[in-house]
Amino acid sequence: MKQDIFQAIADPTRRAILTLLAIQALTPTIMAERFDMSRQAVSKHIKVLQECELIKPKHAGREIYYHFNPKKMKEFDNWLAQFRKNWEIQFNQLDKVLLTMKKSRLR
Amino acid sequence: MKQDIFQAIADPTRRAILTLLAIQALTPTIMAERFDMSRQAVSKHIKVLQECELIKPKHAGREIYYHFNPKKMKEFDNWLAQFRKNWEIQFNQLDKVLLTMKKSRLR
DNA sequence: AATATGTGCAATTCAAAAGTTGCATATATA
DNA sequence: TATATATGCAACTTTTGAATTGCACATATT
Repeated sequence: MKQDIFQAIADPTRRAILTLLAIQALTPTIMAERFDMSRQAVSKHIKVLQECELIKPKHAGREIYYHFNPKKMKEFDNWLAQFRKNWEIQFNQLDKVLLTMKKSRLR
Repeated sequence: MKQDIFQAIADPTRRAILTLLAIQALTPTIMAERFDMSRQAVSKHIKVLQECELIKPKHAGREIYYHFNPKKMKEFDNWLAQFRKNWEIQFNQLDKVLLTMKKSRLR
């Protein structure tokens, strides 16, 4: 069962993990300590994140450092693009309003 | 129970609804026809989307047209910003590679 | 070689969310 | 006024996901 990036991000703990890993790669045990959470619980979240390739493992002896994968997160950005025009229209209309206000001040 | 925007977007049906509504406002009944899904199921998705303010209702007689709310979707874009530097770093490195290739062509 | 540490996997329990059915309410239309 | 249409709400069932517990395996350390 291949995981979905949208569902992976839906969980607050997984979002926190991503935020951490975007700064530096960490092992499951260290993550568990940071979140005051059982290692196994974290491990399951890691599995979900790894299945949709938002993070990647890098073995170092008996430890496994998980790295954030920006490439995959960019897919999200691409999905969001379809809505970007919607809020840009809104802001353009705001620009018009501001412009009108400015003109009336100058008058 | 206030709904979370991340969880709202996790469901594929709700994402499809958002895509539709970003183009034009629709009533629940019309949406249900489009998705070949029970009206009540769609209605529940609408409730979730409305609770986190991703869509807004506009009454017209006995019908209710739901509109997409770009302002709320932009919150997503803001969250994504923390990761943007990660993939930009990656692309900058790509730029370096391209620049090196270009130079070697010129040589 | 014996023990400790880091990790993943499987089974189970518990909670939340998706979907269905039935009903209530409001607004049209005949 | 009687009927049809559009919608929301509540109860219930089924599915899905989060967390815990116990175990197995690999790599260190003594």
